[in-house]
Amino acid sequence: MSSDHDLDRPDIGARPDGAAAPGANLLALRGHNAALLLGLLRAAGEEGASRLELAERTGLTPQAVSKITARLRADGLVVEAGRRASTGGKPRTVLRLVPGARHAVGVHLDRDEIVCVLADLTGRPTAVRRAPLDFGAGAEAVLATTAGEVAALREAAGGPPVLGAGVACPGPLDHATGVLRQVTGAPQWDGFPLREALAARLGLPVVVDKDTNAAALGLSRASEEVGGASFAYLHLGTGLGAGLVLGGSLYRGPHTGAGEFGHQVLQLDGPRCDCGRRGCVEALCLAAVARGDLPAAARVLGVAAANLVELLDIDRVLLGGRTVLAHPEVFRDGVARELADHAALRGRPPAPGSDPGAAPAVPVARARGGARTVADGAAELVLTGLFR
Amino acid sequence: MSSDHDLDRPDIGARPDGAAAPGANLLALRGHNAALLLGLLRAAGEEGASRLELAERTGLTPQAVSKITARLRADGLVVEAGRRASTGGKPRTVLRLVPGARHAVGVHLDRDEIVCVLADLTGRPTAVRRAPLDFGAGAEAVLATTAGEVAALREAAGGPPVLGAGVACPGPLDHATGVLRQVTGAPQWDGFPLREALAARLGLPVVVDKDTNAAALGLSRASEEVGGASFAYLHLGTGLGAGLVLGGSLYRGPHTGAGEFGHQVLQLDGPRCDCGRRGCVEALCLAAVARGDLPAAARVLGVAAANLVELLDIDRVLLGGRTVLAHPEVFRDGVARELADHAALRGRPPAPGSDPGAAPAVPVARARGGARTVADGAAELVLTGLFR
DNA sequence: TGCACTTTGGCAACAGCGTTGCGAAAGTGG
DNA sequence: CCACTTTCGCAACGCTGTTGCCAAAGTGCA
Repeated sequence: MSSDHDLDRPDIGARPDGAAAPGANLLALRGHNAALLLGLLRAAGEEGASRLELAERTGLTPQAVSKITARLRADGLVVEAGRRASTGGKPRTVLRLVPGARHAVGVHLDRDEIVCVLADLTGRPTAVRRAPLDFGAGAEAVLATTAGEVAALREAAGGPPVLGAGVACPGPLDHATGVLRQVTGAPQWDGFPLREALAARLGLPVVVDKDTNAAALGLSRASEEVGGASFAYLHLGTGLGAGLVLGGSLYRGPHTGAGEFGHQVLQLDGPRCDCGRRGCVEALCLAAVARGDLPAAARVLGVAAANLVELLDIDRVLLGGRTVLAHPEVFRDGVARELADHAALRGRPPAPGSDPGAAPAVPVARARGGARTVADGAAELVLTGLFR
Repeated sequence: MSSDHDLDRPDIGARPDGAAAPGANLLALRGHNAALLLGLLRAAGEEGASRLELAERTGLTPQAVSKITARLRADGLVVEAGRRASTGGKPRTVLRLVPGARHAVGVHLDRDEIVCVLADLTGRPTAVRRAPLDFGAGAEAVLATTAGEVAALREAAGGPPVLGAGVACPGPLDHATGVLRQVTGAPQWDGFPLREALAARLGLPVVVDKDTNAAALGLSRASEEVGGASFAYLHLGTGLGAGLVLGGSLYRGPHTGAGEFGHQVLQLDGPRCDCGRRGCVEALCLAAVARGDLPAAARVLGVAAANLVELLDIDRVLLGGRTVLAHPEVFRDGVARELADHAALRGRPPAPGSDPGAAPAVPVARARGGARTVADGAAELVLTGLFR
């Protein structure tokens, strides 16, 4: 029933040797096109898409789409679901993704809690577990808890096929190798090969990433309209961080260091920050929060967000984190005001005939999903490998 | 002598319809692998690379490499050049890129001057022409001058095969469509389809980009060591701009707006900038230059550069532009100092056993190449399409 | 000098990709 | 009921990288 291709073992995680081996053979070609069609079908959602629509949007011939979707149907990932209205000939058959055909585990390792989700192919969680966790208690305890939670989650869901596990943690780490670095307040994790250790423990492929990155990826997916857009998620909790989705995929930088947003200097010779520098956004923002001046905090965040938008041509901003979610409107409105001012100045006289993409202000909203945002995004780290 | 594939007509420039059609067929596969091998051979330079080395680095089988390089040799792009020392068996045959097999035109349309280069496949210019130009004089005059200069350049070089022309201009534009937007001080260019117009005039495929982007791409290539690195070029002349090369390729953002570096706010409620905001780097930096305080200007630039490095995990920074080149050491040292401070604070105690990639300061240097930097980079806009 | 061994790299057959040509299936409209 | 349109699968095909095999071209020891 299941044909022989490798959809059940997607190429999760970057190569540890660092050196890319991007030579493409026929298998890679097949995988690429299959992922492409799956991506379009996922974006099409309930409505589905016909073979000819897929052919137009990919540039593949209709016959190629037929062959590829036949394989996907044989694997149970896609089904025929109804037909469109006829336009004078045979009506188009609608193809739809089967959300439950595969699942991915998402794990959020927070400092005091572990959240695990089992997400279907659309990214929607079908099962959730939460448990207290002492991230500082050391590797063995955390690994054991994680393995137990994931096993319980899979069992409770009836043991559906699982592609892999995405794991999001705080602090710096190397995504390519899955090795943690100097985690603030938990020095014993420094240099720990979390990816390998968890992969062995869970018996699943594992991807590791920063919590803000996972959140950004998940939120980018959830509010997606057009592919290839650029998007920023700003997280203001006990600290300030960001996740960047550029050109449709997470931008991590060569050492998984991208997105360090909190220590952008926004005020030369400003107040000293814990990091040693002066005038960091995080320091300014949290100081304003501490003295109860939320509008000021929102304004500071807004100016920093406008810098980001200006520098990276960002299309959409989402805000999250405990501090923001405690007063979501204040922050949303404050940031929106700064972005509107920025857009007004940037677009000078909004040229009438020209591309209107540059003139309007970049939209801001609070992140939906609440406490599960990071875990959902962690699952998305795995699912991303299946789609394109 | 020339086989039938499309190396002479690479897919230059993005699709105008915006929607990607990324379906891959066998032709795309062939092109990908050929570009990959050409890229490795270009990086190998004079030393060349053997078939087996190429196979190891791409993940392709040796036989596939043999077939692909045979096609490249038939096209004259690659030659056999000597052999390596034997290691107990038949010695490896060395393959080398033939720099002069194809050329690319690079055009820098500046406000008062046009610079044209003819670059070989390594990016090295083999011919240069410069002429005065009034960019504000309108499209027809500029097109005529450009066409004349390019024709003269090609003729003077003996009419070698030319892949296309890269054109770099000031001001905002849309790379995907090749349409200019509101150019400061030259409103008549707004909405002008420069790419189409020039392509028709020159009879060549044309790519259009911002001058800072072209410069960044060219400089990134010239000082390249490892692929996939991230790199920033900061240009301080009459204004302040940047070009970003992320993951080995130019990052333009969805609307070719990325790299707007000058109006990053660096001082909340600072002095007013021409753009309407307060405390922009450009305003701060140029004010310091105007009052003769170059170290202060360099420091401001350095803080902004550190922000960039922090946010995007940048590996290397190059400085250019008239103001910088007038006092290169002052700016280099000032920026280097800020980046060193930043690295010292970021890397906290540089962990002994861990990846040393995070600890050392990001290197800064002045851009080499002088007045030809942008034109060289413009040629690279075309060449990039051939390599991977 | 001869011969065994190692290593490179081409020839030929092959599996599998998307493409092309064509016809069956399944509608609309007069 | 029939002509027409449109969708979509079957079969043959060209071309990709892969595999099996062997010739070429060295080294190193007898």
